[in-house]
Amino acid sequence: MKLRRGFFDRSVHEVARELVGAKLLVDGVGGTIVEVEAYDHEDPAAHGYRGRTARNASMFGAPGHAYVYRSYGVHWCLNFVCEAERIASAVLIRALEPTERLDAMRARRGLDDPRLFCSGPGRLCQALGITGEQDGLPLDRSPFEVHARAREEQVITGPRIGITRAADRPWRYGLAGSKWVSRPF
DNA sequence: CAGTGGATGCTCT
DNA sequence: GAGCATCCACTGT
Repeated sequence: MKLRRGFFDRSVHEVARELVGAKLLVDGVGGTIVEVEAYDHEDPAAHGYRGRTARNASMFGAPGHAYVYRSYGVHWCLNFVCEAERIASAVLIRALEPTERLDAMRARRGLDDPRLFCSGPGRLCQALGITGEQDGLPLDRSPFEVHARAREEQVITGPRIGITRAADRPWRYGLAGSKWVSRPF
């Protein structure tokens, strides 16, 4: 079942947990979400924590939209905006199990090993063709398609990857036992 | 495997 | 001028 925008009008931590096992497609290319991280509005590690800027503007917009930013000058990272307008919280999509159109991912990634297609936020954006052009777009319309998980999933948690501030908060969520995560939990 | 360092561009101090 | 919500190539076990 396709996720409606109201799905995102809730605590970013609830949404993050329920996104594990959901399916994400961009122009028909994608797979099952196996790893995400939550960033809430009181979180020193969140881009919106110090207020609105040109980069993070879509994080302050309506929930159910994409927030895409450039990381380390080289990669793109995709987030789903949550909670409410002007409350800057978002879920970072960190890894997928590729299921649809692996041929497109292989071509975009320039690699043959499916394990390297979408196991990391920068990798999955490259595999799905996501760039700053998708920043601010609604998640319930083309090119995006997000389907709710088919069942309850066993979700494991751990500290988030690659941050220095608030590094102890266990707001990384993963599908238990999945071999498609960016790193073990 | 684990650890290190470079690429690369934008944001904020 | 520092610091990134990263990835890859390369080194050394």
